[in-house]
Amino acid sequence: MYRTKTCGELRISDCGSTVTLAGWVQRSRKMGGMTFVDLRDRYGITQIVFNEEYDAELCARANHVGREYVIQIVGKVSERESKNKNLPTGEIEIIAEQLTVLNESLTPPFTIEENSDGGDDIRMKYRYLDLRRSNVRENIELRHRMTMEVRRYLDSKGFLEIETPMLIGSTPEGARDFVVPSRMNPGQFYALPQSPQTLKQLLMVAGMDRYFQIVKCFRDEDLRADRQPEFTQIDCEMSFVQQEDVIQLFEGMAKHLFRELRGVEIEGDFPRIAWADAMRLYGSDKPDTRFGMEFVELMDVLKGTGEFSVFNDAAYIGGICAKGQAVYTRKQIDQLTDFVKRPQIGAKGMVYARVQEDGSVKSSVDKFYTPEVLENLKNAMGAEAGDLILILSGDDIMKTRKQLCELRLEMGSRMGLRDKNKFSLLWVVDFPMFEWSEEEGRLMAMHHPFTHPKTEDIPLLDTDPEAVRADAYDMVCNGVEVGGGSIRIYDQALQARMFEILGFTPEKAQEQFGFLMNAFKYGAPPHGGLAYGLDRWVSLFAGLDSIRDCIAFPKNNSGRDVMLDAPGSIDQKQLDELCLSLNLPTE
RNA sequence: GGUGCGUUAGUUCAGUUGGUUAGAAUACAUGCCUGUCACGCAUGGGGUCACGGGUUCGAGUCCCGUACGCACCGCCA
Repeated sequence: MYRTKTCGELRISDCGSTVTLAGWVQRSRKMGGMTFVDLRDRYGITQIVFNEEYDAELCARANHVGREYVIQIVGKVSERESKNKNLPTGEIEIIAEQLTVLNESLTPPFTIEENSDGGDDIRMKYRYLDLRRSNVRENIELRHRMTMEVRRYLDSKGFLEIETPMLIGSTPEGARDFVVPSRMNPGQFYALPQSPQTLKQLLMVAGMDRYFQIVKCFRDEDLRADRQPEFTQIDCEMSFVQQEDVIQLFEGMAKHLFRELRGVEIEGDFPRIAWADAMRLYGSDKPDTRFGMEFVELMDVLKGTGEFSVFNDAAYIGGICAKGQAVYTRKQIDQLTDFVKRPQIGAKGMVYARVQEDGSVKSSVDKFYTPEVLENLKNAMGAEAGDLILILSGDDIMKTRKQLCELRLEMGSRMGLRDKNKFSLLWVVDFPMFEWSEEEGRLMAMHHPFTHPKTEDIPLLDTDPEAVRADAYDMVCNGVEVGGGSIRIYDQALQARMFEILGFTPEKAQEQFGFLMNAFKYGAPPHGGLAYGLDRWVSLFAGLDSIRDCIAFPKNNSGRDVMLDAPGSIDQKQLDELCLSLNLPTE
């Protein structure tokens, strides 16, 4: 037997018993005639004592055990002379009687400690060592507990966990596919699913009624801190439901997760905001509502009421009111101006106004406006003495709102209003069905082509498709889209009409999605569903900046696994078998 | 495809206006130390300053390019 106990479970009540422990050497402290070894496993750390006075030979051997050696010790549990309050096992130690080195270790390239000295790159290259660190391991453990709670909740609601294939057909809509060549079908390719969307709809046609799957999805797009080429969805679908049914059930699941994993009880229904209102008030379809500072549109107040041509020529003028921030110095305001003028944000400039202690307004555009107009500005913004008003304007309403959104988030961060331990959840609903793609020169589905239009908007499909709203909904927490879904089209004719609007010829639609439309001819039930981003949920609960930190073996920014050194080239023999030849760009 | 920042000891970083033998911490090795727990003390080894080119009497430092990393924009139905 390698061990009778783990390194995290012994307590003062175990004193006197003889135990066998196995684990990794966290560190050792040599004190002349005695040596302390911290022995670590997944469950904790236990101090082992070797004493020359008891066994000189054993102590000498212990002095040659290096960091990360795997050792087994037999010894007696004893009360410590001086206790360590930082460890659950801190009241006891093991007086070693036997020591077996099960495996030696090279000196690790970085320290295996909570605050490692290793950078991202080296930690990813040696991820198996990084995962030994308690804080990384805790993220993986949280992820496990979350998937267990998801299964418990959905099982209690009658959902079946059903696997869908990883090798499916490529579809042109949406993200780029990862493709897999088929040896048995030369020249043909599978695609890895971007999501099991159509398959779960077919499961509804099959009468499975309630389906879920914790499933890998693949998208061959550029990466971010919150985006990996393979990520995990909690993918769900239900039959005979309307939007309200889906929202209720998955709001319940969110509450369940918060209760079980964070000990947070969320009272009442999540607020819901129409997409158009989210854009108007926050400039984002995933607003961070941990703090207010909503946009106020100022066209009526500032356009044509003064000699400031920037505003007079603008299509949009919007402001935010930063409570109590009139103390901002000129230097701090210049920093904010530089912030919004950064290329990735792209504002041309920023106008500010301080509300002074006497209630008067001092702004950067004083010379263009009368005090009355500035008073109107103050009132429109709901600003009071001591507040700072920040204003952006521009020709493109959506672009300017997006810039103001960045400014609002920056001010929220600066003012400490984005507390990682505070959670503000809401639903964004009434998304537009389509958005115009300049690149493609056609309408694209904002959600996906299987989304059901709002029933009352269906007539607009023929007259004003851009005004059509969808039965689609996103769950947003702290400015992160943690899940999204929709009611689906289940009518073959409506689905065909949708493909037509999206620019598919009937032949192309049949070729790409015939399997789905054919299925709809055999009695498809009304259905809808939702998918949660598991990685984002875990990150949110663990307070992580990157979803990489809750994935055992993530990819880096370039989509590489630096530990496996993947992707890599393959042998000519493999290429030949697949009937593939490479056509690499030459510089 | 684009923007910004970065690349110096095993690791994390500092390195002034371009000027002597490139430093610190930590890790590692050796020695001392019987109650440590980030133990302490002493000594020691450890460098292709990412790579290529340029400017200069002289480049870790300035310029150009490349590679790699991180963040972001585009993209992500």
